Amino acid sequence: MGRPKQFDPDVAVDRAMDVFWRKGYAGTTPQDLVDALGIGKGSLYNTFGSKHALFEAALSRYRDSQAAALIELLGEPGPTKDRLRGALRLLAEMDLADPDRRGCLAVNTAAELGRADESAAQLVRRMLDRTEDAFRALIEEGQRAGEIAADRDAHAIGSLLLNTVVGMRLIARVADGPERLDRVIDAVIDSL
Amino acid sequence: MGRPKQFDPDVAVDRAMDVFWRKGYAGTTPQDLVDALGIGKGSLYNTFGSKHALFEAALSRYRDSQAAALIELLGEPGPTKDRLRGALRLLAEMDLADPDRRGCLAVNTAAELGRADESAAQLVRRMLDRTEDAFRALIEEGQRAGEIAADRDAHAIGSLLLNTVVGMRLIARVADGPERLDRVIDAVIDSL
DNA sequence: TATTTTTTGTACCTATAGTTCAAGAATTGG
DNA sequence: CCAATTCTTGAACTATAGGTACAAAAAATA
Repeated sequence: MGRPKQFDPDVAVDRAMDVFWRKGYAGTTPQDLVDALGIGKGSLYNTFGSKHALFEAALSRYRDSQAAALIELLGEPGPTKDRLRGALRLLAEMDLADPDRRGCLAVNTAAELGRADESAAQLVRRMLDRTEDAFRALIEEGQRAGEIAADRDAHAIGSLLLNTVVGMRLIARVADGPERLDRVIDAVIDSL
Repeated sequence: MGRPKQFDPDVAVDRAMDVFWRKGYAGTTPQDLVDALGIGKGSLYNTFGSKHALFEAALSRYRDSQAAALIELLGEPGPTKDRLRGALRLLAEMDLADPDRRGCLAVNTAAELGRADESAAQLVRRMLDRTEDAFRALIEEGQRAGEIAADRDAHAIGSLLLNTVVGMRLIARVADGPERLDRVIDAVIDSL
């Protein structure tokens, strides 16, 4: 009963995600959100409670969609290293092709808020955990297939790959061209 | 002639650097700066012109001091890999021991402002360039000394090490403990 | 149709951002 | 010691942040 919402909160969160992604948390104003979501301030606060709550929702959404995308990307057929290289390449290309150079929302959030915003930090940590796990699983698969030396520590390599992606997405925020990221990809694949 | 300044602008820039480092650019208010620098608003704007100009000065200062510190750190005596491991360890320890978990100002700035602030992006890029160069020089030294395989691309490894440091300092902003960073260090040294 | 629940837009509010400015204080040159 | 100059303090100013409070209106149920 009662009047139903005139807008789709899921769509609104998606749009909010884009705004936060482009402008950062502190850099996003209520007016920015009102404009981007196409709803009134009343609806905004009535539905989401606060800027911070909306940010958390957007960050959660981001984490889920990105983690799923990465896992899918790594799960494609083919030799392990090729899959890895393909995934890293695609990431770098997408980041550099983005006209706004948004990079990664989780990375940006970690840098902007750090532990000062513990709930955000926790969401970021979870995303890091998932990503690391996905890489580790890939490495273990490669080891079983004999493509990667079995005596190397898959967990450590998973951490290294996560760290590599984080670094690349950060650098993509300011990079002039693809060269440096290409070198990173070459070196990390070469090191396996 | 005229009344001399009652404060040392160099000291003021250092203090401003710390504030921006802790709170980010957008998160720093004029009041924060006035409080931290111990001068009036008038002096602040009279001396530095704007928040943004002061930020640029602080970021430049940071770049110079950090680049020098890293180059010195990598220049210590001993085997190449040991020096590298030592430098990475020290970085990780310092980042995690910092009660504010400030991470790296350049990394944070890249993430927060990206290319939206081109002058800041340029300062960050220069710092990345210098750091990469320092790592490359170290690798080349290691290759000459026969400690690192000569057939590997020193430039690419330099990029990888830069990228590794960037990733680590980002992750240090939100990390729970040292484990993940330790794994990254192990894996990257192991991969040389 | 009456009732109920929720939405929506507008108006409003307090605090602060980021900056400017006026009036006075300290210095040096003449 | 006066003038010129440069600094300092702190009030003042405009715009916006971030959020609340309404009153009107719309949709669902019975």
